[in-house]
Amino acid sequence: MSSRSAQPTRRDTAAPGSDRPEPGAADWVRPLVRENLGERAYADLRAALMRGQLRPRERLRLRPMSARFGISATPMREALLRLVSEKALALDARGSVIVPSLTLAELLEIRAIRIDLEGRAAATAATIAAMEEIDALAGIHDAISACHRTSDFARAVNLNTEFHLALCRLGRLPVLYDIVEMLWVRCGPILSHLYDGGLPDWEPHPHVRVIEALRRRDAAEARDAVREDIERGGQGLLVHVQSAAQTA
Amino acid sequence: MSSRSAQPTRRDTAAPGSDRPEPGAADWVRPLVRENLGERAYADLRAALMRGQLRPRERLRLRPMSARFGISATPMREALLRLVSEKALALDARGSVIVPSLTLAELLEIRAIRIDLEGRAAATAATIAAMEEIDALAGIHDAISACHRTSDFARAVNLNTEFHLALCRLGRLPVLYDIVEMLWVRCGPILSHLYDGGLPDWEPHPHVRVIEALRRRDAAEARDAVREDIERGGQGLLVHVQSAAQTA
DNA sequence: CGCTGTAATTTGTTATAACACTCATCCGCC
DNA sequence: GGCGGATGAGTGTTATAACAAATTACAGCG
Repeated sequence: MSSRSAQPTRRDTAAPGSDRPEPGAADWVRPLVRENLGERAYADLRAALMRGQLRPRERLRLRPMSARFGISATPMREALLRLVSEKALALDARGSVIVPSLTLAELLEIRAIRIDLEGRAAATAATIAAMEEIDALAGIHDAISACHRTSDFARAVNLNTEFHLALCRLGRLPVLYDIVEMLWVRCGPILSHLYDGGLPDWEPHPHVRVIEALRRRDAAEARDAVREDIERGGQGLLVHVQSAAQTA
Repeated sequence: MSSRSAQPTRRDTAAPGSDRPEPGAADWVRPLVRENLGERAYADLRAALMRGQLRPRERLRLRPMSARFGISATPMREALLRLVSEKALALDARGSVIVPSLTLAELLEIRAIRIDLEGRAAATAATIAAMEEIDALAGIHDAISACHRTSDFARAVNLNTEFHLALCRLGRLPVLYDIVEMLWVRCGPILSHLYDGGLPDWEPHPHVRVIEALRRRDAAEARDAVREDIERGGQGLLVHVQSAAQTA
């Protein structure tokens, strides 16, 4: 036989999951979640995608990738195909996995869907969010403002993503949250161009409008502030995709 | 060597896709889409799920399934994990793939999201749909009515699904459509209980309201008719999930 | 310098075997 | 009869090898 050890050890690890606490169960017992090699590669790649560390049109060949991850082709392929399945990655004509470049139509659609879903999450959050949760959200926006002052735009982009996702989490709508996160992953590769149109100088910043609406428990106002943020804040992405369209 | 032929033949097949026709390209050249074994198993399983042919809590063991499909474990696992990834299937504590049973909270969330997204698709469709497309949609609803008269509820359920998906296609919003389809797949296993609350006797049926709104190009009315259909038409599913909750 | 045909490498795909683990069965023992 | 431990079949997981097709490298020739 030529094969060496096939499987190191099976590791089950605690989930950060927020499922029902089951009255009567000790609160330190968390539901176990299987942490496969494929699962880990998937999570790592997805995070890299969302943080804009992969560039559009970049090619992710199977065996080189599995070598970089130190795993075999089988779980690597599983991770890549999962991301293809949720359209965070794509297949080219040869069947190779590539980082997709958003079309203008797709970006416009994603914006519209985000207005619906993030707006709904914000409205729900306004009715149920605890004050310390709102404070944490405000903390994220303060960090964004600080980045603006120091021109640290790369960090501002990631914090902006985190602001929107944290806001959605406050709505406690897990199905909706997964969809919104999926949309953000798809935008990841072009998110670095968020400030291409220059740094906007609104007064007040829509994020502040959102936070104040949450504090006042004003659902309609929270939803509208999110809409304004998405419509006007995403202008940099729009101009980038439009100019990239003629280049390609 | 113990292995026989590893790969039958690579088959590329024409996609039913509706992508841009590329002015200048002959219309009989369609973009090729790779039809893997895993891809086919994925599509078959997904269709079965959406048509309610798999029951909640049912267990899909890897090797028996691959035997039924006549393929090996690798592409079968790929298909199953893709469905798990989009939460159309789930993993139990052992890592086995099972058909998930929707919680009440999840169902309510899905309804809310569908109101947003299908409502948006209907509103867009009202502005761009061609008359013959609307006629085709009306044809689907006529078939549903016929099923009601003959008490063929199983067929009515599938036609109702097709009505909603066809309506979404009229909006020509591919990103939105994929999300909506994903939500319908998740509801598939309990969809057979759509008429558990009895056959509703609205006058007019919300579907008819949608169709007339499309004909009049009334976007707001189309959206509201979809909302009414989802809110009141899904009552059967709600009572089923609520009663199933105490059983489990 | 450019073109062309062939060999070698590399790609995605699939089947298979080996591993760690779980669970049911069953046999012997008290 | 009831209980505990062996044992076997079956589970998901992973590495590997073999295959077809595509791509690249390169030699030879014009």
